[in-house]
This record gives sequence, C-alpha cells and structure tokens, in this order.
Amino acid sequence: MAESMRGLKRTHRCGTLSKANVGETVTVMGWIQKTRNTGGLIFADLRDRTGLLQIAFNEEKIGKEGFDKAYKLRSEFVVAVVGEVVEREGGVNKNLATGEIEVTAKELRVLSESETPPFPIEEDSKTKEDIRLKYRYLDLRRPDIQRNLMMRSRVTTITRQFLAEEGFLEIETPMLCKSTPEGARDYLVPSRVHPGNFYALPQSPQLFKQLLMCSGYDRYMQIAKCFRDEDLRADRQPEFTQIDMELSFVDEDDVMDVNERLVAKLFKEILDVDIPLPLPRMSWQEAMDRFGSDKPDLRFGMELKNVTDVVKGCGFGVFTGAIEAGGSVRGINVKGQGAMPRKKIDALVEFAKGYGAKGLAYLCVNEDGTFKSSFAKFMSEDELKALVDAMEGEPGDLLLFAADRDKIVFSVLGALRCELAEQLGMLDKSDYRFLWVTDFPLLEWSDEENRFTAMHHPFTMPKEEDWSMIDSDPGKVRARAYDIVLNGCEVGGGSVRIHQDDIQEKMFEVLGFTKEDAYDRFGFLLNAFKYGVPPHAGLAFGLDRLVMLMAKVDSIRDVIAFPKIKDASDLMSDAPNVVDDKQLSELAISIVEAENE
RNA sequence: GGCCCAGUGGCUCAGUUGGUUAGAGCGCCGCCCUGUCACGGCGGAGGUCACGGGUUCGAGUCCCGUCUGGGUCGCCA
Repeated sequence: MAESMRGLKRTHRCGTLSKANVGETVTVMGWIQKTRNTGGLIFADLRDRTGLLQIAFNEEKIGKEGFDKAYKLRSEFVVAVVGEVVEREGGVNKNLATGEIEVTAKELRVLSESETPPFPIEEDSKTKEDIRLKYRYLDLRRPDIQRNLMMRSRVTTITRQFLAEEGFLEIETPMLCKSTPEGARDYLVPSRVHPGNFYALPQSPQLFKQLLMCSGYDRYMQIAKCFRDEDLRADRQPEFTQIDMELSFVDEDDVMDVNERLVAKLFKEILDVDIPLPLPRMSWQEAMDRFGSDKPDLRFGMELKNVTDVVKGCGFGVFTGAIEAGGSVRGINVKGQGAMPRKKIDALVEFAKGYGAKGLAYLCVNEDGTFKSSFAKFMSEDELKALVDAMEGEPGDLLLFAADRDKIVFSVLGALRCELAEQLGMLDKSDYRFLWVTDFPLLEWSDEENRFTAMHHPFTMPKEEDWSMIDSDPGKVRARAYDIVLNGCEVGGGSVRIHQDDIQEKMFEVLGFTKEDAYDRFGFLLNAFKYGVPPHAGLAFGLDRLVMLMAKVDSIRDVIAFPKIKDASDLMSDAPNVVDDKQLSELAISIVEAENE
C-alpha cells in the first residue's frame, strides 16, 4: 500500500520542531517508532535522525479514511504527515526533546510499509552484535549510532575547515599502489592488463605524501582510507580512516602545535571540552618506566616502581633470578585493595600470564601492618619492609610484582594497571587526557627476522645526537617520532622524515636492505629525493579511534557505518566471497586447494 | 595459530543434584478502549534448546568434536 509523496515537500525534521512552531502547518516525514492506540485516538512517534516527534491522529481532524490508515500503522513504516503543531493536551513528556508539542495530523501517507524488524530499533540496544551487523541497515537507524556517525561527520568537516585555514591542501593519493612488503600485510588487487601482477591497497599514503612535499605542495592533508590485512581487535579494522597530513620546512614542534590546536578545536566545538594547551609531552623511556606502556593512560596513577635494587640480594629466587638474567623487578601499588580475595588475585595472575609473565608476586599490607604474601617466606622481615617502603605501601594496599626481562615486565604491569583501573571503576570516559609520547627508539629487534626493523617506518629521522651510535649500538638510537595518545589509546603518530641521502642510505643498510633492494621497493621516492627535497614532517590520526573516544564507546565498530567482524568478513553483504571462473581466468588466477594437514 | 567468554521462541533472559508437558518480560497477531507517551484490558500464535556424536532408563543440563559471535595474546613498518 505504498503511496506517492507527490505534492508534498518536507518542511521540518522531527526533532527541530518546538513550541516556537505552534500554530504552523508542517509536513514531516520519517519512520514510525511506535504507536499507541487508545481506541478513538492514535498516537505515533515519528523518528528521523534529529529525534522523535509525537503525531496525534484524531478522526475528527483527519477523516475516516486517514484514521483507518493510521490504525494500520506499524513500527518502521515510512510515512509523511501534514498537520498542525500544537501544544500537548495530555501534558508534557519530559523525556522527549519535543515533549511539549505534537502534530495533529490532517493528512497521512504511508510511503512504505515494513516487516516487523528482527530486533528492536532502540537506543542502547541489548541485541547481540552479530544480528545487528547482519541487518546493519536497521542497526544504523538506532539513535546512538546515528549520533556517532553525525559526530564523525562533524569531526571531518571541522578538520577540513581548520586545516584549510592553516594553509593545508587536500590532495587525494592512489588506492591502487605498489606493494611494499615491509610492515603490515597488504591487501592485493590483481591486474587484468598485467597477468600475474598485483596492486596493493595502501596501508597509508606515506610515500605519496612525502612525494607531494618534494613537489612543493608544502602542507597536505587527506581524510584517507587505509588497509591492513592483519587480525582485528575492538579498536582495529582492516580498512580504516586516517586524518593524514604532511608539512614542509617544519620540525616536530610545528607539527605538534598545529595538531594540538586541531584536537583542542574539535573537543571544544563538538564536546564543549576544554583541552589545555600545550599538551604534555613524555619520552618513550619515561612512559615505559612509569606506565609500562608507550600509550599511557594518564587518568589514574598506580605507576610502576622499579624495585630491582631493593630486592637484588633478597632470598626470593624468582626476583634474583630475573635480575641476574638481565631483567628487572617492578611493581604497582593498588591502593586500598589489600583485602582483595584470593580468587580475584589468582585471576590477576592468570591475566598476567597472558602477557608472557611466568607468574605474579603479590603482597597484601594488612590493616594491622602485617603482610600476607605469596613470597614472604623467602624474604626476611627487613627485606619485606624495605620492599613495602619502596612501594610506598600502607596498610590496606595490594602490591603486585613482576620479575622478568624488561619487555615482559613492562607489558605485564602496563596491562595489569589498566585492567585494575577498569575493574575498580577508575576510568571516566568524560575525562580526556592527551599526551605526546616522543623519542621512540628508531629500531626494534625482530627475533623472527633476525634483524632490526624500523619501529615507525624506514623514513623516520634519527635524533642527531644519537646518530653516532648507529653502528655500535643501533638499538639505542632514538627517532624524531611522536605519538599522540588519549586515555591509553594511540590516536595518532608521526615523525620528522629523513631528507638526506646519506642518512637514508645508512638506514637501509642497518635494516639489512641492499641498495638494490631499497631501490626496487622505494626507488620512486629515493629518485625523487635526488631532485631537491625540503625538510618535512607529518602525522596521521586514526579517525575511527578518535571518534570512538569522543563518542565514549568501546568499539571502533560503533563509529563505522559498515564494519567488518573479527575474521574480516562482512556479515551483511557476505564479503569476501568466491568469484566466477570467468573473472578468475581474465585475471590469470587459479585457486589452489589448501593442503590438509 | 593460542587462550578466555557466550549460543534456549523475533529480541533479552530464567531453567535446581540429569527427571515427566521448556518458562518469563518485551515484541508479534486478534478483539476492546478518545489524551497516550514503558498506554491499558482480554485472548492467541510462536521452540530442530547452535550443529554432530557419546554417556544414561532418561540430556537444554554431563563428556568429546564442530560451527557461529565477542574479548585478548601473537600480529598490526
């Protein structure tokens, strides 16, 4: 019974009407959220992306035919209503933004009927995510997701406007690129014209934006789709969006300055939150030492303490053994949790094991000053007391210790710190703590590849004062790289780039590339650099993560219209999928059955 | 690839030491109701208990395997 909307034109969105419109005749269109039929009177809540509006159907006003039509309205029917805005007779609904008014219908057209939806279209849905994702087009009707996507749109609009005013040019870079198998796995696209050859979808516009600097475009920005064929997480999708930028004739301070002003503007305009500038900065080493993480959450304390020296000579073999093997012993003080039940502590030990710890030593400082501990029997009274003092332990505190290689100790305590804060309800999503983490190591040892790999990417400028160590102690060389961190989440990162031949060549050498390798992979960039390259630096935000935090949601999927699930497939469209033999043969591709093991 | 959690009408859940006909709320359908807004009243339909196997006189419940979804470690220059 779908009717035409001919002759009607929408005059207002539902949520925009107010007492100021009383007396006006309006035309509204949207979805029926719900109907309430009291017999001789029918009420319907009409929904669009601005909110709900109550429509009142009274047979005296709309006539028998219209009233009969209203009688048959069901949830999710799409309708047009012409009527008069009036103050409500039945009292104000304080739960509704438009609760003071309603529209008395004079004409109703059912533009489209609807089957009963498979789950309720409502805020704070309790429906399981797989069902919602299968019917994503219905899930996207829910007000909270609509608000998230509208917020995302505002973020990109304000970003474009702000950066344009700062002299940035928006320039698009290719989606079909050359594969450079360094870093994440590439998504490959076969070439029909060149059988056996493949494009790669970009992991980021990195090389192209550096080329734009070589070409004189000075300040570039792009809201860029990026692709990485790696496993998913709550905050990781195989395709995601970066706010990407690159600037010439600048150093790291210039990049940080423009970007912290950008985030301050976004938070002020969208959330009315004041972000004090300049943002705090912390070296990578300090972040690791104090928080066990290169993306510390500054909303709470519980900082790591290095007690290696305190327990060096103690009788507890787990501690001394780790120290003798070149590791460290560090702890966190969980204030006021000394009475935590054994079962919960055991769960924390298991949690720690998930991060590579062999165990987790604990010590409860009882209210009477005595200790309950997993390792007290191995240590003297004095040794215990010194340890508790070093941890600033007071009666009622729970002390947790990890002893291992630094890398594991940091990873365990860093994760534990955040886990406990979560469990103890110490995390306020409205509290926004930005931080720049600087001075990252330039290189990272890869056991798997038995060589150093670039921690950021191979074009990151080393710190001048560390460069002399590049042969003697490459792991010690720091990079002019910086990450912008918000509440324990890496929301962006960038670096000053190398623009000198000799440093770039040395970098490739350290990374184990021959000159031929380097030119084979990145020749177009290296050649461009022969013709005059400005000093340049840049940064990219993870737009999805930024909006996720601004929207106070826990999953990146809640700010992406059509996200993929854990195995990178799309429950709605069933991508990826098999293709016709004809398509494959055109691309000169044959499928080999995987061997059974 | 590893580990952890979950799967019972359309949705959200309950279901006792394994026991007879698997329940509730919401939704849906029908009838009634002129100021509802969590509308109300009466009646009704709707279930391969994710799938396969096993143990048992008997399995939603116990065991094994698989599938599906979520979280996480590895991975993410």
